[in-house]
Amino acid sequence: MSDTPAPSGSSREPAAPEPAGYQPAAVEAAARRYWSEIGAFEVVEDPSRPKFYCLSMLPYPSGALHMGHVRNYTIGDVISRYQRMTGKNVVQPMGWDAFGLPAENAAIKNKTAPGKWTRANIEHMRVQLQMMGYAIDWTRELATCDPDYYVHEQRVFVRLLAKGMAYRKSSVVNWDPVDQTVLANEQVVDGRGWRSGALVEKREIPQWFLKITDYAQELLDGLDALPGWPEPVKTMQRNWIGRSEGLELAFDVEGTDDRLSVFTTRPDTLMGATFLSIAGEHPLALRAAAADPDLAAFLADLKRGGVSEAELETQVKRGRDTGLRAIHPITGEALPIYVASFVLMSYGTGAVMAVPGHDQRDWELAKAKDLPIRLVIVPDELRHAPPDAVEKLRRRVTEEGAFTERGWLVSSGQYDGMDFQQALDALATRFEAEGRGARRVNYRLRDWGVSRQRYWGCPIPVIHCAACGAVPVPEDQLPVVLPEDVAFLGVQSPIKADPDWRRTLCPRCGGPAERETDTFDTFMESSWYYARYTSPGASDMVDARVDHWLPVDQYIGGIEHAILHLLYFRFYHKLLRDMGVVKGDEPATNLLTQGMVVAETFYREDASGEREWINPADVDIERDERGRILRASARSDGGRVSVGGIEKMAKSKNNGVDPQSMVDKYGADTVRLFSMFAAPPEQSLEWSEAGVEGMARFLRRLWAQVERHMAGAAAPALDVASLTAGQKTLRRQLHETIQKVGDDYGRRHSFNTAIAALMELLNHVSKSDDASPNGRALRQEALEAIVLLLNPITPHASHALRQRLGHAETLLEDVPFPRPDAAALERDAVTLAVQVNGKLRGTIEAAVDASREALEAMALAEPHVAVLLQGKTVRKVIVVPGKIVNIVV
RNA sequence: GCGAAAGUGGCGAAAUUGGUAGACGCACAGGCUUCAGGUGCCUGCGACCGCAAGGUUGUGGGGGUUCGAGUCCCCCCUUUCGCACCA
Repeated sequence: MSDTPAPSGSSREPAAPEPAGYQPAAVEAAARRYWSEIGAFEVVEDPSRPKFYCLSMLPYPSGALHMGHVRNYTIGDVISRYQRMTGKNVVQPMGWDAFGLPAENAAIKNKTAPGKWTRANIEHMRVQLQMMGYAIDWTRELATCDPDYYVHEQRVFVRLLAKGMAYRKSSVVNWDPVDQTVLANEQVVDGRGWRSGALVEKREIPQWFLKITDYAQELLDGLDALPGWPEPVKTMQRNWIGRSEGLELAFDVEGTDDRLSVFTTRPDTLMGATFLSIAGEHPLALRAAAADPDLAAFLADLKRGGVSEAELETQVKRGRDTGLRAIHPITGEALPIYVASFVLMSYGTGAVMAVPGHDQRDWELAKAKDLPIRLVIVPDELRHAPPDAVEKLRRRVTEEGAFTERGWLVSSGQYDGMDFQQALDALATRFEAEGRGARRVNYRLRDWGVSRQRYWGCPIPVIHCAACGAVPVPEDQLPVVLPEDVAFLGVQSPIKADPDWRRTLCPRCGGPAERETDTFDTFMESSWYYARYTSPGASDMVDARVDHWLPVDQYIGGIEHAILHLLYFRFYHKLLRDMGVVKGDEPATNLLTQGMVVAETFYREDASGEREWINPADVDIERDERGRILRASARSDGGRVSVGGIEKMAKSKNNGVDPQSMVDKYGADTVRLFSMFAAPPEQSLEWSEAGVEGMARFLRRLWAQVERHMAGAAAPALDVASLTAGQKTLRRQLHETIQKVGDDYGRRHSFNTAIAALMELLNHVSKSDDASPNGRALRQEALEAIVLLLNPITPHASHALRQRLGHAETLLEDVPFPRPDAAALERDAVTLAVQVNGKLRGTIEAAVDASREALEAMALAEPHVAVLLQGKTVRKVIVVPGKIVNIVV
């Protein structure tokens, strides 16, 4: 700073430096300073008020806030501030989902330790969240990479081990033979390791699992008790859990004492079974392969190939006869047992009865292997049809493909003529009596594999001892702390490379032992953070405060978490409930899934056809008089660019817009306002800087209205009794808006229409130029209401404008949300539409209490209507009071 | 293939219970203010016909229910998302 005095007589010294209009930077800094000084959003339990727990999914600290975060946390903030204005004790916490692979990638690239990188990102992103003005209780902040946090996760895990809810088994992973490491699915590109380029192999290694399948039925049933969750999310979870009912049935294997169990959802097709298919990993297949080198080669071949679903999809159905024969439990026929590529060991029993006539996969294998195809089910219309009609279907089933619908049994001996249910009941009863089978429910949901062969995660608290096996780390020795001061030499996990960290003593026998070097799936940390937020500083996972705050009243996050996170979140809550940690069956009563943030893409192609993507911020667009795009050009050199279509904001298309730059340019309130206005929360939101400017314009106009109003004579108290008709109308519009905005915030979560209603109201207010005492009083009432109604969305501007309207500085969240005045909502006249034969022909003004007869007479007398009715006979008149009169001629 | 959601002006969208389609905003056009404008204000803006008044038509396509359909029912098309050999 310089000591030099300012030159005298400088024009930089205006007499009264009244700031010109709306200055978002200053307004926002002042509001945030005030909130921070009074600790506005720090909350404690308060039994005298209803609580409201508003939770947004915690961010991964990737480095900088992106528009998806802004949208998510603005929705949460709007709901939080609105609920607090209605008198609730609102908690809105925030934390960091801090473990994960990107930190390892960054560590390799930048040669920094993942912990250091992550913590630096958190510092930066916290400042950015604060810049957005979110009403967060920062005293509850947590980072999942802190030992203070994950110690509780380790403690829960060893208790789950003791309860048998966690167990270890071998499971297939992607193995990179060059980097000597396990790869996540997304690190496998076209069957090759993303860094090494080596062909990825399937490899079985022992891993830890949580028994989520024990809760499959409860997780399914619980969805019905969640009316506040979006239907699409519940449908996806139902499909994921994938409950199916059927019959488990054992076939005798010829010449042995073995039995081969299959699961089927179509026991009605049993008489059409012509062979059996088993998975390549099935014990029977392995045993048969021991004596059959060709079969062994086939099994080895099946094992090869990617784990990815996309690869499985395109695979042809392959099979190979094991030489074994199974005895059909009803006909006694000997059926060949095949190993089939499409049978999954992990579902059902790993074996199926093959009914080529009524299952497309079985049909394809039967065709390839020339196995018999039998028709045993016919549709309704063929139930009593003559034989030649059935013959047609039989030919179709033989030549073209399976008939997979349910129907009526034929060629099934004593079961002929039964429908699906009758056949199921008859067969189930029979096989239950014979001890050969039983009704069975299967789920496609698998147990949750929680092991990751990565460094940057929560260490799995287990010690491997040559004598005692896998031994849980005793609770008093927790946490097992992940060393953070590590160097990343290659891809391999530093704790796997470090013999000193691994080396320890067995807690059971005291002998030399090694620590587990796998870490938990990061979904583990995000499955219980909502509970920890309620009890900051608790020495256990939670304390008594948890019962005050749970369940979460409103959860907000991306639809991409519809299945995995939200299912684990519900599962973990049930685990914690059964351990006595939390109460209630579900963690969150209401869920809002917000849509993506998308933007236009622009590109240029070079000679080789390579696309250079240009950020929308660097493109100028010319339009014709209809508003259609004529040409787009790069601002840097004026060169023409192509429009590439609207895509999710992403680095690869260079169409991301940095929230920081938008806040710097327009202020946080404008950015918040645009992200709430441009689309309903569940839909995708198209970023448009022109749209952002429109929002800035609205805030400037509101500011200008308040300034103009306050520059005039002081507003007296409103004298309701002496309002003119025009004033009554404006006041009614005001109170209708109050009613609508409250409903839009609280019930509908329809923030875009709330803003539209406020804009409309401001348009009405600015058009009225009423300087009478009641006119000024009404404008004061309206402007005060607009400022409060807008507060959840634009809290900084509202904070400043409230003071400009003559109030002392205060926390607006503690000012009650405006309520509509019932008297102001009353109308004495309404406009009704008049239709002739359903077509709008005119409108009439009528008293609210006008009789049907009076309305009918007025409608018939309406000039346009009267002209149209000349020479016609009125057949019927429908009168809907307050809405419409329809004249039928 | 299976499941779900959606399709409305040049664009983002609104229409909450079957009752005046297109609120609100963007873009565009015309005008005013300004030394100037990436400012502010006013006006217009679904399409077609018309100077206008007004008329006709219009919510992906086809059918239906109804006095009345963007909304309900049936068939079809398109898009997005999720799952994808689950017996």
